[in-house]
Amino acid sequence: MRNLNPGRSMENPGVVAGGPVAIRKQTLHDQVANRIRDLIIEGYLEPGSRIDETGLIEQLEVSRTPFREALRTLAAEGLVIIRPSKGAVVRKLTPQDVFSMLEVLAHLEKLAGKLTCERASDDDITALMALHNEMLDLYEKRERLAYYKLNQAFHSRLAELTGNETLQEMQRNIQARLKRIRFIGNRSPDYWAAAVAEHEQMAQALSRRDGDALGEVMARHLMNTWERVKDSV
Amino acid sequence: MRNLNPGRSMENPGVVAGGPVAIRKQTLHDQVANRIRDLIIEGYLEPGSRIDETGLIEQLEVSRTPFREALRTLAAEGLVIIRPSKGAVVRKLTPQDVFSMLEVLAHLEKLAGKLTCERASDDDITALMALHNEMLDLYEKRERLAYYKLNQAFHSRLAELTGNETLQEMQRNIQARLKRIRFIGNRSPDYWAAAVAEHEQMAQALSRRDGDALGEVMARHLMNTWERVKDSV
DNA sequence: GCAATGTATTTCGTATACAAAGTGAGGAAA
DNA sequence: TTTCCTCACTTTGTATACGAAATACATTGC
Repeated sequence: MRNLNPGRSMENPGVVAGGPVAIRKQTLHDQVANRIRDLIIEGYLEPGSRIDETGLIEQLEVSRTPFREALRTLAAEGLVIIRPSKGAVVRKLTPQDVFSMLEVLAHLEKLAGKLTCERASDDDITALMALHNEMLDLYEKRERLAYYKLNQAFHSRLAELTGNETLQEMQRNIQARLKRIRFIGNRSPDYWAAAVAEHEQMAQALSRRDGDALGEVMARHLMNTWERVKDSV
Repeated sequence: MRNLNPGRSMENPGVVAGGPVAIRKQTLHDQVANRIRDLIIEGYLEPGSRIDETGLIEQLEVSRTPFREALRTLAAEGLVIIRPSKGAVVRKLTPQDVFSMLEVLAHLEKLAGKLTCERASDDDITALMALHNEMLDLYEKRERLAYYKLNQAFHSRLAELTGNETLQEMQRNIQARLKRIRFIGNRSPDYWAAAVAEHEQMAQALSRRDGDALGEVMARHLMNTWERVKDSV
C-alpha cells in the first residue's frame, strides 16, 4: 500500500518491484520534518529542551520558512510543543503520557489482531508468520537492533492487514511518539525474553486465526511493556 | 483539563470556572487554522475541491506565511491533502475512509466507556447523566442542532473522565474529521430516534457502572451510525 | 483537423527582510 | 541588600519578493 501523503512519516522505499513508479517529490519542509523527527527519536534533541531555530537552520542549511512549517507539522503530530513567541520544545513525555499511549495502543492492537484474523488471506498470515520466525532467529543471535526493527515491521504489517487506514495512521502516530521509549524496554535480557515469549503466543493465536486470543495477547503484551519501561520514563 | 496546545482543535472556552487562567495567546496561523477548519466543517470548502490560496488569503486578510503554516497543520490532522507544487485540496472521505474511522472510533469509545466506569467519581457520573437528560429534553423539543452539540460534549466528557490524554486526543482527531458526516446521520427522524434509544442504554449502563455493557453499547452505537450515514457518504 | 511541442501565465516553494515580543543584565531607588 | 525598572539584545512572527514548477493556451507540423 503506497503512502500518498508525503507529510506522514514512512520508511518504505520509493521503488516497488517491477515497473516504473512515479518519482516521489519531497518538498523541503517534508525532508526537514523527517530529519527533525529522526533527531528527536535518536536522542540528539533531548525531550524538554528548547529547539534552537537559528542553530538548527544553520546545521540543516535551510531557511526559516520550511523549517518552521516542518515544526508545525511535528507539533500537530505531538512530537514538539510550540509556545507562542517562546519557541518550540521537544515534547517531554511524563510517565502518565507514556501509560496513556500504551493503553490506547494496546487497545488498538487488540482491534488490529481481531480484524486481521477475520480479514487477512492465508498468504498474508503465512508472510506474517515468516516475519515472526525471523524475529526468533534474531533473538537467538541477540541482534537487538535488527530484532527491534523487525518487531516494528511486524506490528505495522498486522495493522495493514486489517485494511483499516485510520487504524494504521493512529498506530503509526503513537509508535512514532513512543519510539525512543520502546527501545529502552528490551534493554534487560529478562525483559527481552519475556517479550519474545509473548510474541510466540501471538504467532500461535494468529496461525489459529483466533482473533480474540490474539487481541488479548497483544493487549497484554503492551501492558507488560509498560511494566518494563515505567521505571525508565 | 486544559488544552495546552493551541494548535489543536478545541471548542472549550478560555475560562474555567473558578480561578484565573493563563491568557491564551493565539498566533495568526493558529487562528487561520481554526478558521479554515470551520470552513471545511461547515461546508464552505467542499471536499475534493482545490483550496485557492490567493483567494482565501485575500478574504482572510493574512499573508501567505501564516496561511501556509496553517495548511500544513491541517494536513497533519488529515483534513486537507497537500500535493507538492499542485496545491492543497480538502480531503474527500471515501465510504471506506468513513467506515475505517467509525470502526476505530467505536473501539476507542468502547475503551473510554470501560475506563470511565472504572475510574470516574460518582459526581462525574452524575454530571454525565445530567447531560444525558438534557439531551432527552432537546430530543423531545426536536432541537436538532443543540442536541447534536450536546451529543459531542457528552462523548468528549466521557473521554475526559478516563484521564487518558491520548485517548482524548485521538477521539478529538477522528471526531473533527467526521464532523460533517455525523451531522447527516441524524437527518431522518427514525434514525434520530434510534440514536436516542441507544443513548438511553448507555446511560443505563453508566449508572450501573457496567463498563463492559457500556463499551458494547457504544461500539454498537457507532456501527449503527455507519448504517445511518453510509448512503450519504 | 488533430496531435504535439513550445511559450506565456499562473501558482507554488523558499529565502530574506522587517516588525513585534520576549529575555536578561545593569543600575537606581527603596 | 533587594526589588523594580529600563534598555539593549535575542528570538520569534509575519510580510514580501524572487526563482521554480506546473498548467493552459496557442502555434506549428503532419
